[in-house]
Amino acid sequence: MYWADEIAAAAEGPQVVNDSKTPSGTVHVGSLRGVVLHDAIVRALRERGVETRFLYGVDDLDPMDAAAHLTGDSVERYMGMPLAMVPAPEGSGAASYARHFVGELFMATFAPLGVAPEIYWMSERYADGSVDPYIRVALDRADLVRDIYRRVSHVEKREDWLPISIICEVCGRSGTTLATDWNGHTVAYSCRPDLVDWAKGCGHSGRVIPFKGRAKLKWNVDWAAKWSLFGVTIEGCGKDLATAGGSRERSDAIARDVFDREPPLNVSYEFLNIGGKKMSTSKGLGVSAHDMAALLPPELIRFLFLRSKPRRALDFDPEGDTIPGLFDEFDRIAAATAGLPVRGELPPDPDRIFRASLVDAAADAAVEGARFRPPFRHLALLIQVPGVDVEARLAAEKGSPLDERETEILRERVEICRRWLAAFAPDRYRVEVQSEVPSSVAELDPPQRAYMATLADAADGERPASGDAWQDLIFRTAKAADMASGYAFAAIYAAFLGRANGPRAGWLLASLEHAFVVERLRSAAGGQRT
RNA sequence: GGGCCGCUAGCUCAAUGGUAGAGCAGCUGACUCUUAAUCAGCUGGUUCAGGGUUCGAGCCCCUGGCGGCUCACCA
Repeated sequence: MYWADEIAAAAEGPQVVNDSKTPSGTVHVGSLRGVVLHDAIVRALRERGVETRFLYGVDDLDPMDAAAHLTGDSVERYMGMPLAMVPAPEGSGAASYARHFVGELFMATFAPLGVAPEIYWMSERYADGSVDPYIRVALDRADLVRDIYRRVSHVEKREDWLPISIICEVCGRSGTTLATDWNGHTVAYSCRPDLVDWAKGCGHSGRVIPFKGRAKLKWNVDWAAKWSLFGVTIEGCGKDLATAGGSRERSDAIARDVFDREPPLNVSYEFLNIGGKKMSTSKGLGVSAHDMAALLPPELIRFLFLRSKPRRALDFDPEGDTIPGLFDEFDRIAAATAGLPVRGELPPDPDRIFRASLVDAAADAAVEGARFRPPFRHLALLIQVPGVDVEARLAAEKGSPLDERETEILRERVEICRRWLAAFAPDRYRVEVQSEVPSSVAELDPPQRAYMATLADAADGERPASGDAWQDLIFRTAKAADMASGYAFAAIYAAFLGRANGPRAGWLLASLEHAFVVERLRSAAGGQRT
């Protein structure tokens, strides 16, 4: 059974699926795995008639702890402040740093992917008092929280430590404050210059009532509090959090012991590596989630994540064969879903994977699967030949006009092909007419040379102007010389492209200057031995 | 140092303990019209290594190797 269906089948009663994100800067494609994975679970639940809410939270009251997108003196000014209070980068109209990177850039990828969770912002939940009951419990049971840190992670906290960060009334930082002495009404805190090495507190100390957004629970407690607040029953997380003794285990224990609630079902998922390496912001395009959206159509992004089990590490190498390979595999599974014959063996539940990959959850998978999809590598080649009407040509290959959706798929693929060829494609996918006679011509046989000489003469006489005319001439000349057409084509590719194969030769030659073509054919034939 | 996950064909990945597979790449052949298309076929493996359990192990157990992550701060 498909992994999301297994999860759904085990669920009892109404479900609340939650996922969340700390908005500390540009969001990597890897984070889309969580989004897509949770969506797949939600869809599987709803298909079974299970009443399901899908929530997505932004932890924007967390302190700014990485300076990646801050510059100059704003680093000193904003580090340690809640992300909801840090201004958006210059040029952005967003209300805060968090709203810019997650609210605008990252979440813009959701709708195209067919993902529509209810979105909440923790800064608002804290401010409106929703979290206050949990803050009170956590403070009352601070000793239990300390025990859990000790037992689960072998971390020893100070005797007077409290699982909360006060937002300093003077400087506005929360990452730099140390809270102590909960008396049931207020807590004492001090904002320390040296509490953490990534931000400097102002030195203020005082007492505050830690409610209504004036304080934030520490990460693990905050997570567990959210589960109680929203009644979360299923929430996966990346493997970095899911390790033994790690964050998830601490939060699970806090949920049970402090908030008296069974933690949600965990689905831990692996990372998406780029070119075999961990993702890195310095690598540029294709790494951030919003750039990824320009490099793959939405259903391919879903497919990338949903065809593999969550625990499977994925490798996405935009410079390798990952992209064309994904398209090929997707097309094969689409065809299989439509009941069309496909070559080779299929993965288990191909139609289920295909359905999960569709943007529209309600779409008819058989209808979608039957649509004409141009093979990616073929398309990459076609668009490199000047003067080809790609849409007309593919309609001819399909055998009937493309419908509206098929035209849309085609245009989307053409666009992606262009970007891929421009930035990532391996050289063997690039076709380029050589400005000098390629050296590979030396390996041609005498009959091939003779063929090109004959073809040059014939072309001078007939002056073929169209791809069709050229193609016809190429075949006729080969037949007249009693030469296998493949053999003849190989000579032409060697002479113009310096390789053994290429796009349809007639259209290639028709796109070039007539004089250049004839001259090149004669030069390549020139070394003819007799 | 402890823990978790992974390691299967050149690449990307499948395989309820029951004959190790597919796609792509590669190679061979066909084709007067999709010549990087399509069609037919072929090659390709000590399943990281070594033990063990079993009638039978890619799968279960143990040991080791390699890679990633994590366990201190923070989130």
